Amino acid sequence: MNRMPVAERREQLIEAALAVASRDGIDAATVRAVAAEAGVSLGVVHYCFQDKAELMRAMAHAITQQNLPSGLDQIPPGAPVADVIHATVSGLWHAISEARGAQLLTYELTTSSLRQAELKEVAIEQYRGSWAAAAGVLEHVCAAAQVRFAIPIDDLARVVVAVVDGFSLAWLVDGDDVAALRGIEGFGAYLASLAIPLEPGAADSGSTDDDPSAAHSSVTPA
Amino acid sequence: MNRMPVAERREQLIEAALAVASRDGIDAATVRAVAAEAGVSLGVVHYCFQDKAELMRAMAHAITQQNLPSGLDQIPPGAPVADVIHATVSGLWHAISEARGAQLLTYELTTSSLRQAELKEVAIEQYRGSWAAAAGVLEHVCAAAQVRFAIPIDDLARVVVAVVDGFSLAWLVDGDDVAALRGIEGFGAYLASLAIPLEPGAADSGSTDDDPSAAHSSVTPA
DNA sequence: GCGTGACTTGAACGCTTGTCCAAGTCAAGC
DNA sequence: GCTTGACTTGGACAAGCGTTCAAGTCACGC
Repeated sequence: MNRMPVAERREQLIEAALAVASRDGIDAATVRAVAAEAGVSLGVVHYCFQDKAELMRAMAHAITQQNLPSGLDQIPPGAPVADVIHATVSGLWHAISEARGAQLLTYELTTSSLRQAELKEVAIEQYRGSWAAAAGVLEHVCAAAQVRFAIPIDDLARVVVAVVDGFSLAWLVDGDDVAALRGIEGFGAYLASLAIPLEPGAADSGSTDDDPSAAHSSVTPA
Repeated sequence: MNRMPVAERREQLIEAALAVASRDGIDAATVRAVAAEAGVSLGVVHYCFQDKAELMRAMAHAITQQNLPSGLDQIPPGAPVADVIHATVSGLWHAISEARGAQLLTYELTTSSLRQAELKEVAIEQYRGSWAAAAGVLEHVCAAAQVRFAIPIDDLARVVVAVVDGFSLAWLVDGDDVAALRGIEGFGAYLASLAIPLEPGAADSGSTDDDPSAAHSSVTPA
C-alpha cells in the first residue's frame, strides 16, 4: 500500500472500520476485517492504534460527530412554528433512514459501551452530543419561529432524543417507513403545540421564566 | 450433576443464560459460561440445544415473555384517567429500573437479531410482543377509567413503546433516575390529555370513530 | 547518493470460541 | 438383577480472535 503519514492512515482506518461496522455489525469489525477493508496489512492497525479498543473509541467519536445536524440554517426566518418544526424533524428523519446501518451501529456502540470498561465513555459521549445537538436545534427553532417553549430547552432536548431513538429502534426492527414517519411527525406536531409565541421586544432566550428548581411533573402545555 | 429430563434441563439452561447475559452482557453468554452458571458440563448444552443460536432464541423468547406487564388488575375501576395512567406508567417504570441488566439485554438482543440471520425473528417477536402488551395496557386503562383515546390504540401503543424505549436507553447510559421518571411521567400526563371521557351507554371499544384509512399526521389531541 | 527513520509486511503466538464425540453413569422397566 | 437407553462428562478439534515482532521497504533530508 502507498505510504502515508500515521495521522492520515488513522483517518482511513476509522473510515474503514465505520464501513465494515455499519455494513456487517460491530462484531464483524475485527482488526483483520478493518485492515482488509482499508486494503492494508494486519500490522498497520496496531501501528496506528494501541488497541482494538482505541480504534473502536475513535470510530465511535467519528460517528458521533458526523451525526450532528446540518442544513439548519436554510430555514426561512419568520415562518410558522409548525412549519419550521416539521421541516427540521422530517429532515432529521430522512438523514436517519438513509443510513440504516450507521443508525443501527450507534445502538450497538451504546450497548457495547455499557458492557465493557474499555469503552466506558463512549455511550455518555454519544448522548451528551445528541442532547446538546437537540438543544441546539430547539434553540434554532425558537429563533427562527420567534417562540419559546413551555419546558426548559434541556429537558425538552432529552425528550426529543428519547422519542427519536424509540421510533428509530422500532423502524430498524420492522422497517415500516410509514409508521415511523407518522410517529415522528406526530411528535413534531406535539412539539409545535408546546411553543409559545414570543411577544416582540421581549428577551429572545427561551423559557427563562420557568423556575429551574421546580420539578416538572408534566411535559404537557400548561 | 443430578440427572434431569431434557425439557427441565433446557429451562435451567435458559435461566442460566439469562443470568449470565443480564449480568455480563450478551457476548459473555458463551456456551461455556452458561454451562458453568448452570453447574453443568459443556456437552450438556449441545445435548439440549442444537445450536448456540437455538439457546439464544430460547433465551430471547423467555425474556420477552417475562417482560409482559403484571399487576394491572389491581387498579380500582372508576378512578380518574390521570391517576390510572400514572399508576400504570410508574409501575412499568419501576419494573424496568429494577432490572437494569435485563433491560440492557433486550437492546443487545434486538441489535444482535438485526445483524445475524440465525436470530432473524427475535427482534420482530420482541416488538410484536411489546406492541401487543402496550395495546393491552391501554385498553385496560380505557376500561378502568371509562375513556377512549383520540388515536387508534395500535398507533398509540407504538408511541408508548417508542417513548419508553427511548427514555430507558437514556437512563441506561446516564443513570439519571430523576430525569427518567420525570420524562416517563410527563409522557403519562400527555397520554392522559389524549383521553376522551366515554359517555355512559356508548359502545365501550375505543376510538372506533377514527377513519382507519386516513393518515394520522398528528398525535396531538384534536 | 546515502543513510536514517518512519512506515509496512505477514508469519507466529496464545487464547477463546462453538462444535463434536467416544466413553462413562445412572435410573427405570422387565 | 440385568439390560437398555436417556443423560452426562470432559477432552479434542478447527477456526477465528487480538497482539507481537523481526524483517523488509521506501521517501526524505543531508
